[in-house]
Amino acid sequence: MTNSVQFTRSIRSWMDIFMHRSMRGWGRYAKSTGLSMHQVSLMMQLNYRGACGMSEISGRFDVTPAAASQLVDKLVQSGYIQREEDPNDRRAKLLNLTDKGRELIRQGIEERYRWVDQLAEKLNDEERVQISEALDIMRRAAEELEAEPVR
Amino acid sequence: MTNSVQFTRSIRSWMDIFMHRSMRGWGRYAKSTGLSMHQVSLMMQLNYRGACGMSEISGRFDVTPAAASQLVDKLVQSGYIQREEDPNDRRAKLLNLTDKGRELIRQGIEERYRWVDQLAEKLNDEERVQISEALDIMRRAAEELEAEPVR
DNA sequence: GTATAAAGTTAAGCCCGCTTAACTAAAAAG
DNA sequence: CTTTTTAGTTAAGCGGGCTTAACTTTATAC
Repeated sequence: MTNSVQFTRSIRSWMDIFMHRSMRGWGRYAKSTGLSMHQVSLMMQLNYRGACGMSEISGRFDVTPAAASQLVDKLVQSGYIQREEDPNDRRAKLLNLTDKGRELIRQGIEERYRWVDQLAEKLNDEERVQISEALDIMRRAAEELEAEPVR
Repeated sequence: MTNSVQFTRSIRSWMDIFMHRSMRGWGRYAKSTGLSMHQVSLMMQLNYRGACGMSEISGRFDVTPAAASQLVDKLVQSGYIQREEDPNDRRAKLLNLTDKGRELIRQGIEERYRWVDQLAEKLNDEERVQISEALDIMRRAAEELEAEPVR
């Protein structure tokens, strides 16, 4: 199982570097927006997963409905998201990014991508192909894992 | 430059998955310790970079010296780090992890590694070798990048 | 050797995010 | 059709993290 050990070592060490780098970038970005962690996260989630309701929010962030309501309020007042009535259930609300919100998130994502683009410049064609293939394999494995029951 | 496009797509998509997963894990861990983000970060940094002084802290986290002092205080009182006098400059302090602190961080790191270990189980030997090589290339590139002047 | 700068600490006060509690409105249950 | 449950909001209050301001102690400048 030597290659298994080698694999573990490689991925862990990559992970350390990547995490460190990402966290730094993320922190800076969140700070630059003037929004809280939760607020940025919420918008990211709206961007990736699409619209959702209030109860969804308080569930995901593990806060009370009241807290969720206030969290959303600020984002609405700042014009980043909008809160509409759910046509299927008039008690419920549907949260969506506004254009302004989408733009803010887009910038955040760009920021995150910049680093890997710089990384790409350091590689030759052959290396890119190799890495690209490797990452696709990992992505598939990750998706399988995600689909499985929690453990 | 088709393979460049392909590379970009692969790495970005991997990044999205990885980030999402890591942030979730990190958040849960930080919460489970009952410590603030900064407190956990500080300990992580002490673990990876070794001892440092107070001014270093307020610089890295971009907070006032007063805030840094209070931040450290709580960790000292909880027994996670210790604050000693710097022998070279008796005004300055040197912060270090205690055994208890080191253990806490070790657990956090383990936690983070668990996911990739599960990922490894999903792969066959050939894939592991391929990925391992690819990651090593990326790691080298990342280290080069880190060494360069900020831009 | 005095004056100034630097490293940290302490205390008081502010702001912000969270919670609980009380509420409204709509849907589901009976 | 009444009762109960569900989705969300509003208001009041608490606690934590941060800041400013004043202070002590040690090092550096001249």
